[in-house]
Order: sequence, then structure tokens, then C-alpha cells
Amino acid sequence: MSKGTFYITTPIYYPSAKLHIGHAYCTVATDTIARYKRMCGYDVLFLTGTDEHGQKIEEKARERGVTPKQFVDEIVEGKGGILDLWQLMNISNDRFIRTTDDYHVESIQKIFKQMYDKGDIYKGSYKGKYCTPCESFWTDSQLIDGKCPDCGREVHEAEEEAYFFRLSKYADRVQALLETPGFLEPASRVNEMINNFIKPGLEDLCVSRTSFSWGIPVTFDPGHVVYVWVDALSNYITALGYANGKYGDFEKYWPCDVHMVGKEIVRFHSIIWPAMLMSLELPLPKKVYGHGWLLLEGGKMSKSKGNIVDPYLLAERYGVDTLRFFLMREFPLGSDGNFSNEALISRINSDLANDLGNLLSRTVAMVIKYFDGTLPKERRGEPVDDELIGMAGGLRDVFEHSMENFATQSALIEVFKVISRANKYIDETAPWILARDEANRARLATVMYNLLETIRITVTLLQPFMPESCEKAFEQIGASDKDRSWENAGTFGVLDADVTVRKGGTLFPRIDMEKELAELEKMNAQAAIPAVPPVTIDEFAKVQMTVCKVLACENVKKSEKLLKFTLDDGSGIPRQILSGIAKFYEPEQLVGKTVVACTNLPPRKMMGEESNGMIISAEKDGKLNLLILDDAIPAGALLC
RNA sequence: GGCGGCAUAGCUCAGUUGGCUAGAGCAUUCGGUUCAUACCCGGAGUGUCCCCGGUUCAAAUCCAGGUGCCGCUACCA
Repeated sequence: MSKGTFYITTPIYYPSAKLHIGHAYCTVATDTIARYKRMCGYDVLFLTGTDEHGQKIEEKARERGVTPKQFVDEIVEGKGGILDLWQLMNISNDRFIRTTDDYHVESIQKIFKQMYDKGDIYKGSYKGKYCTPCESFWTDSQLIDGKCPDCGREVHEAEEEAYFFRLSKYADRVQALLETPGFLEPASRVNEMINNFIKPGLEDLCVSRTSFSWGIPVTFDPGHVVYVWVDALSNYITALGYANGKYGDFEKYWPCDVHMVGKEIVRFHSIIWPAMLMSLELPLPKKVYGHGWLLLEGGKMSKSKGNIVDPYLLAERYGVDTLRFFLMREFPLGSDGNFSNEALISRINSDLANDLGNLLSRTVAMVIKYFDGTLPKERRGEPVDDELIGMAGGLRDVFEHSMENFATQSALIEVFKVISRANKYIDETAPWILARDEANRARLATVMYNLLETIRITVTLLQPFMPESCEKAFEQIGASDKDRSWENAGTFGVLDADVTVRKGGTLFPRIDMEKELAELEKMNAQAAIPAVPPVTIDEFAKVQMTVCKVLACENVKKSEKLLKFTLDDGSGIPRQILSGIAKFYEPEQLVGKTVVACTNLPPRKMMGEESNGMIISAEKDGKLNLLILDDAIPAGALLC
């Protein structure tokens, strides 16, 4: 019965903050493909999870005053956390891996050792300048006057021990893999990888750290923790039980059929991960698919821009299925897409409410009105039926072709072509006129049956996208189990001839565009107010803000962003500060202005110039405005 | 500065290996219909396919150059 196995994964997400619609997009796409494959008869394993180690989480936890594990537990398992989000989005993952899970830790330690024993991981060193009090390594370019950029103290030549993976050893094999058709998709990424990373020469990869401790310890060298690559990427095999006793189906599901990843991590999955597998002498994944990003007004979504779209809010307001549908219908998976509330509502209204929802509603209403809900068995076909029957009957094959190429957008377009054709068919056959004459009873029943069949087929194919809504639609058209299968989606005429429909609720309510946009605007504005951790008055008082007069200002050579200021800070000694506002000001217009600068920051070198402080600007929507003060304030005045 | 991506209707975008009289949806507008969620059906449009060269019988598509946006990165303390 089963067509074989199908193993599909999402990236494991980094739980340093709540997830946004971009993460939901990737996971919904993977879920849709997983559901599609299951429907087709594959034995699917769908894996997602979280990548929980690393310095950033260690720091965030410290800021919060909790342990790293407590910190990630809250984000992963807490209320409104990642598990909650996937439940809300109706994600059908079979497993959820956390890199802090015991079995994963056990596997990683073995994998690391295995690669070490083979000679593919070797102990080397990072050469650099070390600041003992700060416990930090710096490269020469980071140093300021040869001193630590953080504390200004002396640094000394030092080597930090680190383990390296011989990535270079596998460069040729990786290139051959990248050039294998179908391995990396969309294919446009292949050249990007080869030109950017393979051709310049692959460098060996640092795979351990001693500078933080929130990670998996290297068993044979306790000061080291395993750095992200080996830890995170290996999740795809540890979750199957590789080198651990938790699961036992590595043999069954590996190699992976497809790793769904965002375009920003294509490199790790198409170069580093295969090289690791080569080292472990394991089969390579069949495909890495790099999807695009959801953009907001053309820009990237980011916390600092405050333009995060909250999937919770949208799913709760409009329904999970509608949101899932929108994400899969609006954007081609391989390229970036522009997210907007307007596009969302417009798509819901036109496709789901007007076309599909209304088709279902009017069809069921007519069957009830003309036949009390149960079709008589008599039939009378006419040539006008042929086109609809042909399209609906042939839809599954067209759909399958798109889905096999991960083209969810075009798969859905094909489905909705048939839905539109059915609406047109109602116009052509005008059932309300047929109903006036009892002699047309068989003809009318045929028209109704053809409509129900068309709905059955389209709804069957829509199941991976909108599981719950399809269930409800099936109930309304009186579909039994056999009517919902992939096999029967390829055949027209499967519903029982005397099928009985049931009136149900409105499947996809229309949304009042203007009202909703105003409402969303309001809610986003409220949500955008960032939760800034409070500072104490003592902390605040540490910052020294000095009023300065601009003595001179010029562009920094070869820099797009930096302006070099020479300031009178009242001390009598000119102070030089660099500021990244060149895009917004001409240097000459600033000479003579009165500004305010933070003057007790440690010096820092940029583009070969030293900066002694920070001139205060205000930022909104990426635009910077310098704080220019009343010229009556003297240089050297302190803000208090 | 380096690397990469993109540029097609008012808007969002399709246009696989050159064969297009350049399309779809939304929005606009005119007409039809009443089974239905004020929905559905039909008609009407609008384009220097960013610019300039080249290859070709044939270029939105391929090549060279230019312009404009965007992403990553070196530098926005």
C-alpha cells in the first residue's frame, strides 16, 4: 500500500525570541508538503524543532536572571511559545527535537568523537589578541590603538584552542553534489554557492568554542563545547536515532528526501552538512530546498524595525486555514514575497469567500431547495457538461505535477481555475430555470451532481493546505471516506448517485476590508510598543552626555555611511567621533551646529579612523535625524 | 568597496529550453443573472516587457555596457 518513505524537515529554530510569520511560513510550507505526501500514500516522517545552545541564549538568560535551560523552556514550551504556535497552525510534525534533549546530546558527543577519531576534526588554534579581563579574542582589525576595544586595556598575543573540521578535504565532492541536478533548488542557488564559497576555497571550520559554556561538552576535552554546526545540523539524524537509543528508524528514513530551509541558511545545508555526512560516511540528503523570505513593504522583517507580523494574531482573527492558504497561494516558494494585510484580506475574500465558499454554499442550497437535500438517481447529461468534467477529472494530475516541484502557488492556481469553471457552469446551466419544470428533474440532478463532484475533487486536493475547512466542506456535500481519497481525486463520478447534502455554517466569511485594515493598524501599533527592560537610575547616571559644537565635518574615505566629526567638547582638546549618518546629511551643513554626544564610551576604530564616543541621533523607519540643540547651550555642558 | 538578486498593466506577479498578436488575478468600468456569503457570469480597456548596443529569420527571454532598487558583508560606538 505504502509508496515508500518520505522524510522532510524544517530548520530547527533558534529560540532567542518569539517566532514571527516568516518562521510560520517555512513551517506551513513543510507541513503542506508533508500532508500532501501522506495523502499520496507515503510513509512520511516530518521533523521540526529548536536549536537551543549558544552564546546569545546564554547572554539573554543572564540578562533575565534565569538559567539558559529555563530561558529556552519558556520560549519553546511556555504559553504562546513555539509548541503552542505549531499547534495553533495545525502543524502535523511527527517529531519535535530540542538540541538540549538528552538523546541528542549523547549523539552529538559520539558524532564529534567519531569525526575526531577519523582525523576530520583536529585541534588547532585561533591566533589573535586576547584580553584577559574580558576573556575575549580580537582580531588585529578590531583593536583600537592595539588595545582591547571593550575595556581599553592591554591585550596580548594568544592562541585559543579550538577544534576544526576539515571542510576543505571535501570541497570537490561537495561541488559535484551541488552540481547534481535536483539537489539544491531553486537551481539559481547552485551558482551562488559555487561562486561564493567553493571557488574561493573552502576553509576549515571552527567547530568548538571555549568562550562560552552553554553547549554540548566535548567529551575528551572538557573546556570545549561543540559549536553550532555539528550540534544543530546533526539534528536531522539524531532525531532518527543515529548514535542514540531514543529512536530506531534511522535506517528506515535516512537519507532525507528534502530539507526545507530559508535562503539565508542554504550554505550550511548544501555545503557544511553534506561534508559532515561525508565524514561520517553516511548517505547524503536528496534535496535541499531554499525558500524565499516574506518581506514587509519591501524590507526584511526584523525586531529592530518593529515590523514583525504576529502569526498568532492573524490566525486567531481570520482562521488558521485561511492564513495557511494565503501563505501558500500568494507567494512562489522559491522567491521573496511581499506580505501585506491588504493582500491577505483580498486573497481571502476573492478566492475563499467569493469563489470556493460561495460555490459550496450555493450548490448545497440548491440541492436542498430543489431536492430536499438528496439527489434522485436519474441523470441526463449534455455537451455543456463536458468541459467541466474534463477539467475536474484531470485536475489531480496537473496538481500533482506542481506539488512535486514544491510549486504550491501554481498547484492552487490550478485548483481555483476549476472552481471558477464550476461557477461559470452554474451560469451556463441556470439551474433555477431548470427547476421551474418537473420534466427537467434528471437534468437538474445531473447539474447538481457535477457541481458536487467538482467540489469533492477540489476539496480533496486542498486538504494539505486547509485540513479543517476541507473536513467541514466534505460534511456539507455528504462525502464519505472513499470520496476523500487521493486515488479518487483522479476520477470524476465517485460520490454516490443519491448523495445527501447537509447545510453547514459559512465556511469562509467575507471580511470588510476597510474596517479590518483600520483594526489591524490599531493592533499593530499597540503591539509595536517594545518591552524595554528598565534601567536603574545608577545605570543611567553612568552615561555621560556632553554638549558639543561641530568644528569640522567630512566624509570618511571609501565609506558610504560614516561622517567624521571634529568636536569642541568644552575640554579644549578636539574630540573626533564617527557617525553613520552620511546618507542623511551633507557634512558642510553640520559645521557650527550644537549637538550632544555620549563621551564616556570606550574608543573604537572604524574604517581606519578612531571614534571617541557617539553623537546622538534619533531613528524612525530607518531614517536618522541628528539631535541638533539650541546654539545658546555652551560646549561642555552635561546633560542631567 | 566586494559578492549576489531583481526590474513586465494602476497593484501583485506568470511568462521552463529564444516562436507573443506579451498574459493572469486584484482594482477600474459597462452589461447580464438571482441559486448563493452584496456573490456569480460576460465584455472593455490601458504596457517604449528599465535604457543602449549586439547575436539571430525571430529577443520580455541570450550576450556586453549603463541606470535604478534590494539583500549579505566590510563601518552606522
